Amino acid sequence: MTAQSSNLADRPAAAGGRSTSYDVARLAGVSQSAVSRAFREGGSVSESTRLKVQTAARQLGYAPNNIARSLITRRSRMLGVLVTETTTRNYPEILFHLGQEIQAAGSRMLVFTLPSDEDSASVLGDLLAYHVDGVVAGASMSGDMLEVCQRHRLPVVLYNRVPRGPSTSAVGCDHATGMKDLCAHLFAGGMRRASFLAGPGSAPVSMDRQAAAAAALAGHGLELSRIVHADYSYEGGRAAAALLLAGSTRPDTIICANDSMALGVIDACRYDLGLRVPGDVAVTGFDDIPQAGWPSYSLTTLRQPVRDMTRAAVRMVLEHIAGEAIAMERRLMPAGLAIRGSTRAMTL
Amino acid sequence: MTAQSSNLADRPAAAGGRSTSYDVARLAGVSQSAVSRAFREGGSVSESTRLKVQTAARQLGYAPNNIARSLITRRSRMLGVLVTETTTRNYPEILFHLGQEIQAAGSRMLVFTLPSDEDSASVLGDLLAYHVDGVVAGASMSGDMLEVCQRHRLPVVLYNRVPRGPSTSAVGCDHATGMKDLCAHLFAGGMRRASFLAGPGSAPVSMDRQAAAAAALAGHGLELSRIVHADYSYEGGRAAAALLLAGSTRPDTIICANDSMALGVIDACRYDLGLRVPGDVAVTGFDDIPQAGWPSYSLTTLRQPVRDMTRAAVRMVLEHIAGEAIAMERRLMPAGLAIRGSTRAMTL
DNA sequence: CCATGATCTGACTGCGAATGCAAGTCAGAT
DNA sequence: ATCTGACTTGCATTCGCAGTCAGATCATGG
Repeated sequence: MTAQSSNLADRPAAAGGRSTSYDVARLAGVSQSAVSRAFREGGSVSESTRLKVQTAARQLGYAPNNIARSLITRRSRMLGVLVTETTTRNYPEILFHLGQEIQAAGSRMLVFTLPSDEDSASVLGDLLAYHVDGVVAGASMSGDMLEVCQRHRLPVVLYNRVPRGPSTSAVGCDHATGMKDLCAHLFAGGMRRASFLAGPGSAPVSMDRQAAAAAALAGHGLELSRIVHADYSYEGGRAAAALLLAGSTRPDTIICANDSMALGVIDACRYDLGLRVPGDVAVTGFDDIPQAGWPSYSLTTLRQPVRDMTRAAVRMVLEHIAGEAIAMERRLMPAGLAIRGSTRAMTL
Repeated sequence: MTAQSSNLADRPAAAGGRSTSYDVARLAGVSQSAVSRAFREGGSVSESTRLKVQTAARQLGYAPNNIARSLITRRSRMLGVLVTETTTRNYPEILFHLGQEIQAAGSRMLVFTLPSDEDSASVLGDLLAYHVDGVVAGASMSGDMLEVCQRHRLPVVLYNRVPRGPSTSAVGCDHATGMKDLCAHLFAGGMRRASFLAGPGSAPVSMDRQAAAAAALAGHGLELSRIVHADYSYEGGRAAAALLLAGSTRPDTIICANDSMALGVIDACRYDLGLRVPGDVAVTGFDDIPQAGWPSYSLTTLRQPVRDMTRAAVRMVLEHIAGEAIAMERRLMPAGLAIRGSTRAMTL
């Protein structure tokens, strides 16, 4: 042979405080292969060898280099997670839950943050370059992008997004059914004139919820009397309330695309407009963030099962990676109606 | 030579939708080295070659494999971030901000979530195995762990934690000065008997703030009349209020280790105990979360400059990685006093 | 026309671990 | 004593790219 590269004795001890499998092998008096096998689940090694290797490894502070391992196994044991600023502001716990689930599955979460929902193209290159095993996308991805991922055999699961383009698995929340329940409750409480406070124009989730609300109202012979857009924030909601409640024909109900804005609307009614909630106007949200349950607000809302959704998303990517799931899967989790004090109970 | 491995013509086209620098080289009619150089900043390539390579790369959907690159450059372009459940619940934005900063520096964030603040040892192995270039630790690390990292030349910056053991860089918030300002304000408003609502017993940040409060009070000849522990949450604060306000000698002020608990205390006063805030009892928090500014609460608190702190932390790790900063650096950011309606103004 | 240097280019090797293969070991069966 | 098969072991090679080095190319000045 030409290169004696695999000859144990020739290898210099690794410099810089980082030892390699060769260093361990030399110290343990075995081959590099043995070290590799001792560190892998189900590797073909005798108990005595494994012990020698472990002892030597501990002595050297050796940890297998996941990068080198990834190169040959073609598995980086990393999942990419795409999030936008909006997503994390509204559901700060998502990143944490995803991390937990991914970690429980023996992988790690590599985060790609995006300035806006539409900008995911800017990270496509890195998504591929870092060779993540799969992707949970909390941001919209264009059909082109999804196709590129598919071509590169990179499994993607969309989180709370309607897939565009090729067949892609997705996890979402059943906005339609939830809104139907909510509107039934509102109608029973006397709602006859409802307005909608939407998120930013481009927000897919807000559009889903708006469409669901309109459809649910239609079932009662009503329609949304006014639609105003805000930025999903408390401040945005508080500012938008004046627009929603201006004019002579004030709505009796404001349905908000998320809780943060709904809380802003409630405070605007109380502190800025001198209106009583729910006496003068009923207010509803979506998500069931912790503050919605606080007595100062007591917001009627729809609970989005974030925990279940993140869990399902991670499970689905992992199944795609393992090749167990070839077909795409769409999963809608139910939104539970939480009736509190910001809406009127049934009128007798 | 024995293996003709580097001969371009011999290489089979990469299977599985993932092309390599060899594929690009073949299509562009250049060598693999040329492709490598065309994709690196400052590589020695002519403009014409770079163009040929780029065209071919686009045609094949080629992206350089960061894993292979990392193996040889010994830079993974990933920073590890350690967070605990507590941290992310109290400062959900931290993960996002760290991600932003890391990304702006051309790296990516690999997240390690920990069940508790004390468990960081469980991820030490992976921290080394994944070969992150550096670590921002939002969880406590033992002296042993820090030493291991130091031996492996892995730069660590502690976030809001007092370093234990070897000299390690850290970013924190100046709790002491902030508390001094806060207590001066409280004293001027008539505080004579203050209790402290602490976080979980083990929480380092809570202990810092408690010590700072005690020291600040001592400056006015006062001491903390009672100390109660809760779990940093709104619910915990609400439940703890009864304990804090029980007995005949009720405190006139409750200083809370964070805002969430303070909001819980306020709601407990109003809805459970029938006390007026600040009339019967003043309440203060720490962090200045958005809800603290909402009119329903109007909480006097100390603003923790999360944005500045995360930015500084990332900058410091990067400097250590680049070898610019050899010495350790400790950085305390000032906490700004936000005076609102939950405390009494100066008595004339 | 050649010497000189600057700029490009390709062949080759190595980063660290995983793995196919062949050889070796050993217990039990024949 | 010999054979069989199960289990271990080490060698050599491979993953994809970066960087070294020697050679090629070219413009310029003497």
